[in-house]
Amino acid sequence: MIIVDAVAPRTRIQAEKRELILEAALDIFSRHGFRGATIDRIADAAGMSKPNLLYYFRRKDDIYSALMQRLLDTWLQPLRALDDVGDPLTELRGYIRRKLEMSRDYPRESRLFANEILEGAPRIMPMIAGELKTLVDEKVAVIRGWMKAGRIARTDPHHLIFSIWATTQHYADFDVQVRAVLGPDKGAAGRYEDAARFLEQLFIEGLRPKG
Amino acid sequence: MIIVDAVAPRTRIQAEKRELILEAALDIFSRHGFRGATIDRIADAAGMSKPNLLYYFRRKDDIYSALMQRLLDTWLQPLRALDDVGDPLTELRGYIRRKLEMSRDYPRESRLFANEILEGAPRIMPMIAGELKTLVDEKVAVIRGWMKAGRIARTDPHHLIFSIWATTQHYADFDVQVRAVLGPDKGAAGRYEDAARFLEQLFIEGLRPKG
DNA sequence: GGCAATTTTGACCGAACGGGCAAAGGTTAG
DNA sequence: CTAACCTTTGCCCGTTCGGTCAAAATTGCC
Repeated sequence: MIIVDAVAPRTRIQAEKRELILEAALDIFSRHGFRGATIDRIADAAGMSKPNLLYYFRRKDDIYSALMQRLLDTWLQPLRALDDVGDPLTELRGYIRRKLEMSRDYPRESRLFANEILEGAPRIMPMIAGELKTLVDEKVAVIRGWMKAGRIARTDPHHLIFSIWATTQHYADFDVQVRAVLGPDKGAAGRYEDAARFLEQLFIEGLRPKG
Repeated sequence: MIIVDAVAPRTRIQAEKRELILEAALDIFSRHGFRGATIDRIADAAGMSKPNLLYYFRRKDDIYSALMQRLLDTWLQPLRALDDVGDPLTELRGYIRRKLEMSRDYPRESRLFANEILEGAPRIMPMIAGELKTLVDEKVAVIRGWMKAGRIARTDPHHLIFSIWATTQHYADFDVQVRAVLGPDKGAAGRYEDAARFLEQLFIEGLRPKG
């Protein structure tokens, strides 16, 4: 994917302020969705006036798009790192761990992405059906290779990937529910440790080759 | 949970029109979230004028609340049905199947719920921290009992429930992504069959008692 | 058939929102 | 120092949105 800033920053101030705006916008968009977020609130969170913000991003969509482009690249990195040559179970364990760490360290990005998909992915459909599908197909082939070689149990690689996405992102996207159900005793650190242990056991035992 | 219609329907027309509105509102809210949905669009989808709709539900929030109350009860039913006395693996397999069927048959409800949680559950937090937590605690105790008796593998029951929620709801909430990644060849029926097979294998193998 | 209660409509309101604009205020390179 | 450029601001506009209201149309009951 090629990352293109709608307008390349020409000055020091532009680079700084754009960063400030994107940071604030990530906060607001991830909490309220595209329609629920207002330019005023983003400007407020970024500590500037609305016209000033609009000087850096001409339209609300521009902010959102910039955020999406930046998000998508980091979002696919864990899957990209899934390596053909390593030990299958180690590779998959690593993938699960990386995805879970992304949920822990970038929950706003996860929610932003979830929001976009929930609404039907109106703005990132091309990337989903293009780049993402290509990458998944590639990794599905890798996993299928492992299965054919008897190195992991036979199952559906697509759905394996889906369930890794689902279980790991759940801890970012449904965070409030997870916290409420677990009760106030568990801190964030403990939650993620328990989740990592559980998911590792679930997927590794579920995938260990038979016989 | 007690279901209270804000205003009890007094006439045949009220009962019918309220139903019509809720059906339309489910469609719009689940696709655009609370803020993204407008009364005009809901009224339009319900085939009536905005003031007419507002005659049945005085405020936008009232429609949303009515929808939520109705949703929550059906939403918990699959977990309620998880039975202490049955065979553990059969019970869990049944729970997974029921949850997956809910995603298949009630995707709009699933997305509505997901949207609410994503936004921090501002309107249903009491129910999450109350009724839902109580139910989960109860079922966690059941599962823990099975583990102590050596009938399923030892693991974290809370996270087991979370991952069943995550994997099954994924097929409703992230439907467009799933479809795009799988490609156009797979119909909805095939998708859900494959998912059911995969999830059964994953969880059952992952939980089979050792030794 | 007529009257009361219910339902529907059109016209309207204030607030919030996305965005435009020109002028004022800063920065920076020569 | 200053001219050219960049940044910030206040003010404004048209639209959309949630919601009101009174009057018209319809329904249900005796």
